[in-house]
Amino acid sequence: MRIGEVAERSGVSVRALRYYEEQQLLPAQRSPSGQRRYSPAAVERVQLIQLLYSAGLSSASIVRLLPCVESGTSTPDVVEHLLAERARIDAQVHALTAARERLDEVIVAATDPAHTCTVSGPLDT
Amino acid sequence: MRIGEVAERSGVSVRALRYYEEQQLLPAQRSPSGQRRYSPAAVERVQLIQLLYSAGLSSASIVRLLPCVESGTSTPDVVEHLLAERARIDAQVHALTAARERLDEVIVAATDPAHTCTVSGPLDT
DNA sequence: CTAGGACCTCACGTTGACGTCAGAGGCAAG
DNA sequence: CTTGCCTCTGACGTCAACGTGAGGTCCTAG
Repeated sequence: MRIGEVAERSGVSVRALRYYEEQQLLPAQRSPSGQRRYSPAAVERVQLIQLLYSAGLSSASIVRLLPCVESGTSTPDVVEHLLAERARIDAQVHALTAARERLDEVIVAATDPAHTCTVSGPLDT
Repeated sequence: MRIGEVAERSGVSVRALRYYEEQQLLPAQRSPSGQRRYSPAAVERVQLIQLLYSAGLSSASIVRLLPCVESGTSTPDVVEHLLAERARIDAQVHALTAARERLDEVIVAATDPAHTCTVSGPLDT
């Protein structure tokens, strides 16, 4: 496959794929004229890369962890790195959840006319 | 309170507090000589700002939503904005959870010696 | 042969939440 | 008065994952 097809199938830009190669995330064969050639597995790999990016991992982290995630194998220092990323993700989920609850309070107060205000106003009974 | 004390109590940098003022997130009184003076409530406000930042909201969003979050009041367009941010947070939580599960597979395979590989290897029985 | 996509390599631009440095003024203690 | 820490206003630097041309090459259809 050529780079345009991989881009279309995986939903990322051509520029992004070239960037991934530069970051050692997605090696590519070259045609005699210098064009990149990809195996079909590249599409899945790109999607996995996107998944990890969307979880806040950096290129450097993905470079280290991607082969282990794909193969299931790991060395002790990689496991440590995995646990660190996992902890970071947990913390991030907690932060997001806390913020969401905070927003939900306002949403509920605004969309529920029968809502008795429990946060910012006194109850005059 | 002066800016250094607010910074220390809220756990952010002095630079960040000046940035918040620039972004209209944290107004400050001024002493006759031009130094910023904050009320004790500023500390809580900064912590709320940090919470929203950590959930991925931009300064512009926080500017719009912060007064409503603090007061519990809201207008229809703000509610729309709240719902949009809420949806974004949900999507982010899902992405994080999916990535965490992916990492957990590798972690489990690496830390559980009795683990039967169910992902990357065939079962020769 | 030729038009026109798709591809190539630089290489600079973007964005947001600050970090950091420079130079100048403010303020309580000794 | 002066030492020393805090604060002020600019204003440039950072970092990461790309976006966006510029200028040139490849290749397939007509």
